[in-house]
Amino acid sequence: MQDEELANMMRALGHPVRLNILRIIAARTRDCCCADVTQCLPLAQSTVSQHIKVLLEAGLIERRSKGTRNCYVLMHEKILLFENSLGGLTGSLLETE
Amino acid sequence: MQDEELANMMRALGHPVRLNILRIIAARTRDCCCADVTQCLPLAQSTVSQHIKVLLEAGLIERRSKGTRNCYVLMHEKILLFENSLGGLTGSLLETE
DNA sequence: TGCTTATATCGTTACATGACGATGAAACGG
DNA sequence: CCGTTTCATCGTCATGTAACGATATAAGCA
Repeated sequence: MQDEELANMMRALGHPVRLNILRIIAARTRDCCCADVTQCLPLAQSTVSQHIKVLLEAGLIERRSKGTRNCYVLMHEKILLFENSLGGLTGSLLETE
Repeated sequence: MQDEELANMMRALGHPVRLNILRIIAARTRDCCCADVTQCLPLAQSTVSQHIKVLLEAGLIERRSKGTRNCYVLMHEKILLFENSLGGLTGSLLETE
């Protein structure tokens, strides 16, 4: 994964609310829509929607229209790539010990 | 690790230049000072120093004074904690599959 | 068609960030 | 001591971000 993309994903996760949103989406066994997320947070719907957009653009989640609702699911492959890139980063760091 | 701290580290790494700086520091077998880093980047010294400060405040690196120079080394423990927290995050994510 | 629901987007405000040049500070070396 | 080196910090500017309320859009339902 290129640095630019890795940095984008890092930045997307570089906000407590977005970490939270990712966990909320992950924890739902059923569909997870914007209202579900908003209900878990002390933030306005528009603010939550904005955070979701950041996660979308980072490729960490995916949108799926279901009727009038938009549901979100994790992009497992992308997250795995992310994790591996990070492992490579810290791995090479640890080699220098 | 608390979300706030995790998000701070993510944000610190959420910039290509800072990813680069971390790698530069990691790759040096000898002391790594600000000038060394600046030499590797097309940025002003003040800009590099500012980026280094972000990494410092996130606890990813540590400063050690050596004469007139300030040298930087990785905080391996913190980086390991970071990696583990992330593993926990994605791990729980993957469980939902 | 017209209403409701769910959500994205817009417009705004306050504040943070990234970049630079210039300046200040701390530790040598003469 | 005084100059040099090395680096952090300051001041500044342009741009980005986070938050909100208000509005627009798109799909379903009556």
